[in-house]
Amino acid sequence: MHRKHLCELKVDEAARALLGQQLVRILTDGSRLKGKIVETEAYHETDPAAHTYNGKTDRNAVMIGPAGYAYVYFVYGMHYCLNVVTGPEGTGEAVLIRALEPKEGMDVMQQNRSLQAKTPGNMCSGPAKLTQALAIDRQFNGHDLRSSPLYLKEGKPVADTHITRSTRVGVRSGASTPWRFYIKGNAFISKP
DNA sequence: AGAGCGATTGCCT
DNA sequence: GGCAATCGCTCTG
Repeated sequence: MHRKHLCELKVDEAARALLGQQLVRILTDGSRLKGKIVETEAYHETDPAAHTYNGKTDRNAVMIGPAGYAYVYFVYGMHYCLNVVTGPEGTGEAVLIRALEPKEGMDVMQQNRSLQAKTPGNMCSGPAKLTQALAIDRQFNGHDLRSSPLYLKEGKPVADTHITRSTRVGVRSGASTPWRFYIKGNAFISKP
């Protein structure tokens, strides 16, 4: 996934394009954690479910900035969620990463998940599960996703015929917008 | 200044 | 299936 694509594609197209790409996290002890993106959701400032719907605030500023950066927000008093900022600078659009298929460092991911994840299928199958597994918190808000210790790596694109779309999970307003995308039949998505 | 609530998860019945 | 945990952002007064 090149930055060029992230700023030129419409956000729902970017959400599709991010499927199959790899997310890599390098820990300070040198551990390398990697997962393939298998589920995403698109958010756009014209959409009532988006954090940017009511304009710019301190919290959502990164989402309105340039594409290719991480927008990490804190929710429910305990969880972090990771978004990839997309679109031209000045518009508030981003793609929420909802699930990863673990590829490297699963032992460390399991420790980061407080041993709550006993199986690979429960390691990164949710937006807050994967941030826990990859130790992603607010320090990565505004981080350039081209650079270590957290970056996107080119993966095999997923053909549209292998992508399923549905409505987004957990949103109230904008609930009918079918902007959740996942790899058809993949065992690592958040909800079967 | 303070109430209300959220792009969730895991435990309990 | 229901609900608590837990905190900071947002909006109202």
